[in-house]
Amino acid sequence: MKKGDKIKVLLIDNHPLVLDGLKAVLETFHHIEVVGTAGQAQTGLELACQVRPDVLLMDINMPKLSGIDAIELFKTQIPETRIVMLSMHDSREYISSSVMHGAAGYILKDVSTDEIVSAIETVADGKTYFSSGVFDVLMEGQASNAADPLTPRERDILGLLLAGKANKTIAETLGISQATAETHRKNLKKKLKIATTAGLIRYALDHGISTKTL
Amino acid sequence: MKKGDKIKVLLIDNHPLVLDGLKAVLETFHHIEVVGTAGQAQTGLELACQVRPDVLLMDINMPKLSGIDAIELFKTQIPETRIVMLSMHDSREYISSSVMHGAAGYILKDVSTDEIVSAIETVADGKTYFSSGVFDVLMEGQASNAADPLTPRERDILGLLLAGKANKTIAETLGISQATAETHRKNLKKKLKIATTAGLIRYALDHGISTKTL
DNA sequence: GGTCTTCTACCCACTTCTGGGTAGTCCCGG
DNA sequence: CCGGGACTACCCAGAAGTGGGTAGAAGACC
Repeated sequence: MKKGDKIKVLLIDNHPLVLDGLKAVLETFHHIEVVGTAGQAQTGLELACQVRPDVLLMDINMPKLSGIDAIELFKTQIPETRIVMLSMHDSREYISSSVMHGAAGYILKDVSTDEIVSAIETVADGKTYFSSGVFDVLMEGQASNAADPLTPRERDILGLLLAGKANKTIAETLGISQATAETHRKNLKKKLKIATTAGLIRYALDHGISTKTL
Repeated sequence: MKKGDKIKVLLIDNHPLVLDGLKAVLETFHHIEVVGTAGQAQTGLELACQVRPDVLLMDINMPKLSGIDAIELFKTQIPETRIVMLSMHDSREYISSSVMHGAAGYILKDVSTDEIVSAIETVADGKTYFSSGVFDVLMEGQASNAADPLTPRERDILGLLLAGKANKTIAETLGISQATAETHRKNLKKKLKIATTAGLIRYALDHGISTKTL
């Protein structure tokens, strides 16, 4: 982007409240222009293809298409747009996935609006921006990062676990042996360094694993 | 309040983003005046005592003093102020507690800003306002409400369960026998009609049971 | 071709949970 | 004073989960 131009920002958040609020706030800054808002990733993507924003501010928790999955779509469709994720959570998983998927920034929703503006300016300038707490999380994750992304199968197991299924039922559902289901569960615990089932449930809920019904 | 006067609104939310956004949006309506904002219930209360707002818009999820507990404080200090709770959750528990504590309205954060304005107008007029989904929840709760309130002890157990404790550990922590802990857990399941531990965890998370550390 | 990961599956001993009871004490409200 | 809820505690047999292994097949990567 040329210096002196307004920074074109696109907002995506499923809370109209946040969307309108953010828009209203950002519009008080004359070097920032909100070129569009969307309530979900899908419509946001279409909009983005038309308006080609400099910066995309996107909520990480969205129903249909999660923010994290959406990052990839945006990166392929409009690679020049810098993506900043907005989140309520400072969870490792979210943060590192976002970064790994190519987000240029990650800010928590409890930061001040000034900080959001800084974030927008910073990423528009080609740099990356992470709110204070986030950076720490990234650093600590550096050490043991290879340990936690789950395999698809493990996600299946976690989804069923979340639904309250026992190993036996999980095995039946997935058409595998009970022993295998147990193995997967063991691996999950080892991998995530979570000792208890309760912990796994919380992990699943925190990390957007969806309840498997099948 | 006299007709023709602006509706004085006080906002309390621990997310500066929501706070600023809401303020910016509400200020575009000339019959509404945001007389103050606060990031937590405590400071909000002090502020409210000074400015005597007509309507208080308060987030239900706040760290120190939860929004629900705060309702009572506000009701005693400034009974004339109408309270509208803002929440991300449509959980029965939250909604019914809010209403029982004396909230005049309950709106979900995923509603449009227009609806928020309607809510403010409605409660300022002495009526109550509940966003669509909320009313249903209240009604359904009417039928089977006696079935689920937990006893304090059961909440303790649930909190520890949430922390991933086994019956044995729970028993030690609470200074009771393991058998008793098991009995409580059984009663919880029976009472809530939840068969699995995973289900209990989700229930606990949904209903604001906090993780016991002790 | 060798290495690595993923998914599968099994062994074993041990612990924990489950679901069905019963039952005593305490305290509150009618 | 009696009923009922809350909290406590125990019995039991069977089901489920834990934690430690090992290991083969398939596919990906170099």
